[in-house]
Amino acid sequence: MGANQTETATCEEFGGIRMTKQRQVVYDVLSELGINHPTASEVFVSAKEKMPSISLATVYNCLESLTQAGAIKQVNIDREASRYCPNLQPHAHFYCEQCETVFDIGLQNGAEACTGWALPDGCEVREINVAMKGVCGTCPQCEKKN
Amino acid sequence: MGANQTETATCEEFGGIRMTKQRQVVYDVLSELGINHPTASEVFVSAKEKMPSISLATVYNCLESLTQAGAIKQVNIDREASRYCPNLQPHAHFYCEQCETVFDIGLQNGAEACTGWALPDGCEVREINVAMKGVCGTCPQCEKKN
DNA sequence: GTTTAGATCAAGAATTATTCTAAAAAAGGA
DNA sequence: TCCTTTTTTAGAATAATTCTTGATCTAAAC
Repeated sequence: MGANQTETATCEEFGGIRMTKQRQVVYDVLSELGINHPTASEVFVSAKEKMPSISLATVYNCLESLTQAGAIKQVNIDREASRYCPNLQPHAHFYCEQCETVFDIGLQNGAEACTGWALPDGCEVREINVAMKGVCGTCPQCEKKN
Repeated sequence: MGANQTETATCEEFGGIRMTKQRQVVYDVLSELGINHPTASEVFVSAKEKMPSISLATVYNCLESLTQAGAIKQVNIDREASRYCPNLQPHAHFYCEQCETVFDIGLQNGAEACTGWALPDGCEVREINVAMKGVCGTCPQCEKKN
């Protein structure tokens, strides 16, 4: 066995995918950056600090594997670069045009993600993406600018 | 005045932008394609039938002008090519994974687009995009496959 | 411990939707 | 008509992402 690679585990928590060093680093970075909703490039920069040999293509691969495994979520706002977030609860995303931050919006008690929409009969929603844009008015960056 | 260009009008209905031949063609194509939610390339193909000299860049320009003027809406689902739609009512979009069609979902009576979400105080939503994915089960294409 | 088959990684090329650039054409007003 | 601004056009440029290929790693079989 090579000196620079220890065994990895197939992890239940991550949808059964093999948890390689690279995937772990990518996941850790995402968890640490927390609410920042980083893009693949931003994840790459942070991942490179922990593992200088990692490549951008691998970061893309890992983000896709983790997304498919259900361990993280991909966040798309307009056609900007995809962002990623480790929050698995149903939630919407709010992009503040003033501070350029993305943050999570939770559901009200008892509400579902598609509350309010007139879905036709027989229509089965498997995934829903809600992206809002505006000004948050309360985040630190916004307060600075006011 | 050139023989192949008649006067255009600045049209109130289209947010005050100058309604050039090209913009009119693009708008007409979009209205005719109706619920198809075409991409810029698809609009280009249809527009070229009406005006063979139109270029793809112009189609992009026109779609952006019309969007900014509030005459049409840009629809983004994941990071796929943007689609465009002439429906100005608040509505969500449903992408059927079986028939690969995008269609509009209206609001229930009295509901607002952000119904159900716990927006923090002071948060001002200027725009909201709701994209659902799943199987519609009722559209012609879906019935064919079942 | 070795071997083997399949999964993953790395680097760079390729792709694709979109935007940018610069010059020509058109529009509207003087 | 002349002038200024806007729009169009064609093609180059851009940026995020995906693809390709060979190398490396892993897990399981031998």
